[in-house]
Amino acid sequence: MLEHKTISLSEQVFDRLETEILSGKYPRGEILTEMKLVQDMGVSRTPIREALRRLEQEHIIEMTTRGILIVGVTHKDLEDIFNIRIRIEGMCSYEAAKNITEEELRELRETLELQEFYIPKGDADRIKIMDSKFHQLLYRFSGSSVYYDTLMPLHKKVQKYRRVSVENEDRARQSAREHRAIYEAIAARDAALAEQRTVEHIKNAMDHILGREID
Amino acid sequence: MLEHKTISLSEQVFDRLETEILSGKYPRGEILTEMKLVQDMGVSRTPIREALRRLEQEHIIEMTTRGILIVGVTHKDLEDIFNIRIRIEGMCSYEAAKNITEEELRELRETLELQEFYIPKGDADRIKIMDSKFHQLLYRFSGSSVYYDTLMPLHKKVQKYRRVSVENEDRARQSAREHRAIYEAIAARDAALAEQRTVEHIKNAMDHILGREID
DNA sequence: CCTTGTATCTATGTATACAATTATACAACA
DNA sequence: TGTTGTATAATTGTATACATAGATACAAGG
Repeated sequence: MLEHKTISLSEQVFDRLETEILSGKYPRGEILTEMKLVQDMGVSRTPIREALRRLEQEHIIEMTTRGILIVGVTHKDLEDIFNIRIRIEGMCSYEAAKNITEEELRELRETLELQEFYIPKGDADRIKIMDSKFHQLLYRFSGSSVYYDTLMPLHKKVQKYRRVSVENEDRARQSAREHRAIYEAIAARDAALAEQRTVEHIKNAMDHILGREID
Repeated sequence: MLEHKTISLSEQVFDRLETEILSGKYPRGEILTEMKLVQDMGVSRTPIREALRRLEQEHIIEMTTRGILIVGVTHKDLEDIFNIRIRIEGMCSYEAAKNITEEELRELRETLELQEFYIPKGDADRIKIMDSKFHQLLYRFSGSSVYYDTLMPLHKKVQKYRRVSVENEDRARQSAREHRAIYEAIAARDAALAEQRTVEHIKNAMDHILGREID
């Protein structure tokens, strides 16, 4: 029987707020108050503040005397993020290829297959979720919390911009093909190949996302 | 007149706890309680918990039903950290060389000179502080919060192991020489050279720290 | 002797009350 | 009219009280 880990309100508020801010629900520069969040989320200030402290640590918000300043992610941030990911994410896949278990490999494959499944349906939301999950799984399966902690915040900050990406069906297909290539290298335990293909994939994502004029 | 920014108790508790854990005051595996920290720090649970949530996000502790589990940094973590820093920190210096102001350059030089000053005195504590500050300044002067947020946690996690490093006078001198070489490349606005020298510096630090058998 | 159920205790999780700082509006005065 | 001082309101910062879940010890039963 599966364990049902209780998720604290603090954690739920963090996840929800982070998603909402990074998906662009609150515009950069807007100022919120804790009491507004209390009303919106239906919980007291304590778990809200614990979540806000974590978001502040990620430089997604700033807690000022006037309220909570939405910082979000700038286009310049995106450039820095991709320059870092290009140099790190390949190593992470390398580690994953060396450390992944059969069970984990199965989960990776299922995620990939779902991504491929939703593309002809044109379900951009689910495509994005699976695309994103594929990367997150690779971080986890590297077996290193250092890679995970370093790459996850960078990956999450691209969310808002990736949506535009998957809505283009050509790019969505290309992305899924690249994911499959990475998956097959990992399944074959070819770490060097997995690394190389991951670097290529990030480069392509960067070209596609930074090529546009956003913000 | 200089502004005196008030630092919240939450922030103070975070800094102190992080330093104490990363310096090895609490052994990995030990379990603390919030009430113990309330007594030790002399503040209520609220700011303590806000600090704990941030430490948990950095994977330095885990908040369990039995108490606060000290996770700290393993030797494996160190390897991952250096593999990442080698690939990122050079780019950060490259950006710093391009963006640094005269005022910032002066602060960097003063930090370097203090580091050099304390070496013949054998003041390991201050040497370490200045050595560490030099890197932190480079993160700041890159002008990118992405580089800062990515590198700072990795840098801080090496603290405990760097102390051993600076207590060796030969290595302390070498490190200061390498810092000076980086500084001069930045002062000359030679970004490519600053990058190259930084990568070399991190490689040497890795060889020196990972070469030992610690933990 | 091992297992299982239960009561209790201890720890975290959450809500609320209180303190203190800061922005803001407005009036008084030069 | 511009400026400065002051009162007020609004917001975050902190402490404390309460709720709840999980670990632990112990006793009862097989």
